[in-house]
Amino acid sequence: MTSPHSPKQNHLLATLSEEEYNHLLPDLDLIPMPLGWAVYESGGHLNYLYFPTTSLVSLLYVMESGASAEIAITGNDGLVGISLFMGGDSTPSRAVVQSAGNGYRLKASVLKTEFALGGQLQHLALRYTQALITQMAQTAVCNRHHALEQQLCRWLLLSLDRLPGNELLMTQELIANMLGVRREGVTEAAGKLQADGLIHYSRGRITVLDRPKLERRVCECYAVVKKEYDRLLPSTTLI
Amino acid sequence: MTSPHSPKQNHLLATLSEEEYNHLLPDLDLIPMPLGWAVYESGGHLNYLYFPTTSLVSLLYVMESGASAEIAITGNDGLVGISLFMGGDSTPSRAVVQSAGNGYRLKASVLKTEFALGGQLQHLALRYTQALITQMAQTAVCNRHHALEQQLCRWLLLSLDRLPGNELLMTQELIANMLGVRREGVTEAAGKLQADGLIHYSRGRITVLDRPKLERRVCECYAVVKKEYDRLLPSTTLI
DNA sequence: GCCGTTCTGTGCGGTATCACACATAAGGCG
DNA sequence: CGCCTTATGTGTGATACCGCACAGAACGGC
Repeated sequence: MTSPHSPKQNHLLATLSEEEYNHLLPDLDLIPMPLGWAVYESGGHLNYLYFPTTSLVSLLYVMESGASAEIAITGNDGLVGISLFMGGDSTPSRAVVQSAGNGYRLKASVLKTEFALGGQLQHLALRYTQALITQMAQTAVCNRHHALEQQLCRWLLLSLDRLPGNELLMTQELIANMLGVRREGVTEAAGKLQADGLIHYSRGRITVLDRPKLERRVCECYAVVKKEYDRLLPSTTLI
Repeated sequence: MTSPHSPKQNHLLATLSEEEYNHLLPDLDLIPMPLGWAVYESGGHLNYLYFPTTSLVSLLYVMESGASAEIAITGNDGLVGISLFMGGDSTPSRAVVQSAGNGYRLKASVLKTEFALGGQLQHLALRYTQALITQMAQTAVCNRHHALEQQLCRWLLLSLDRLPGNELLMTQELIANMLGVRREGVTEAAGKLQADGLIHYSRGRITVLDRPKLERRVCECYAVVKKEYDRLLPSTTLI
């Protein structure tokens, strides 16, 4: 069976009333979002707002030294390109597809007129942005205070929540880039999790075997973020 | 000479057109913002939006362990209480006055009607929020990759930019809480900066003696944030 | 089935920061 | 002035993570 594509695979779009949804529908274009694609670059101009459905997009900052760190992650729970409606049109960060899949895009001009009307789309976009802010804040806190292993757990759970299934296609090298740590550190932490039967991984494929255990091992940051997403975007219940 | 209080000491308010400013003026109440006052608590409901003029407000998150970390800082450049117009009405973080002074407050109900009109206030509030997001993102990155001394420089500059004068009333203990590090670490880093003649401090009073040198010693994060504030809020030129 | 590439495992010395324990110093106030 | 509180300075050992170097293992194409 082939899964039929629908904008409603994106929870934000699925939350719109039928009326607003149908109004937007003609302007939503299905697009593939391939691994590694930079949805936008630091300081770059955006022409579209993106609604991921089966893909995962990381917001990250790349330093002068080349080191990087993830600021937040988005999938079927949200949208990519908040600067379009926040008014800046660009940001110092990059957005990169971390897990290939699909999404829908909306022309910036359409979005802007729609947003200015002050309807549900505006309302949802702003609430989503607040949830995103919480994620970023918690990332800052987590970077400061928590051990690598806990951060890895948080990252796994946040990513999994935004994808169908319980599997992630991601090398430890890539995860290290996201967390802003050494690859060896991820190897060690992931090794422990695997030894304890929480996950299984092999050459870029990570499977979560025991999610409850993972949730007991993660730091408080995950729950704070999850709770805030649930509160702000109620029907955006993650998969 | 006594400095006359005016809402225009807040750069956001000063950027409004005379028309919108005068429209808002009757609803702006001058209030003192004493040191340590929690403008809002984690999860707490907000009744007012605050525009600091001579005070400094930290957005911070306090962990279960009691450890804390600053997420962002606001002063005469912005406003406190974005969740009011973002739609969430509360956030998991706290906002605490770090440097006593004054500010103006606006009733939540007034703000909400004003915001819904889609005028300059909405426009400015959203652009400010985007700048704030940049600050939070950069805090996350800085926490991950930069040494304590550089973070201290960043913190000093960001704070100073949001206050009149070149002096900060702040103990090393408090700074440590903000940065989420030990007090001893701050003592050591600040000691070096003082030995090199960049700053002078004594019992909770820090004076910046050589700002150019400080700017050469800070990590890139400061410039990224400053540039983004200048870009998004042009006439909000900091003191 | 072989071989190159990619991914993961491991060991080593270095360093920043940690937690804890005190020592010193600088005001505030009687 | 003398005393108490608060702020800052310093030392010691522990630890988490770093950078680097290289070994082993799994897959993919020929």
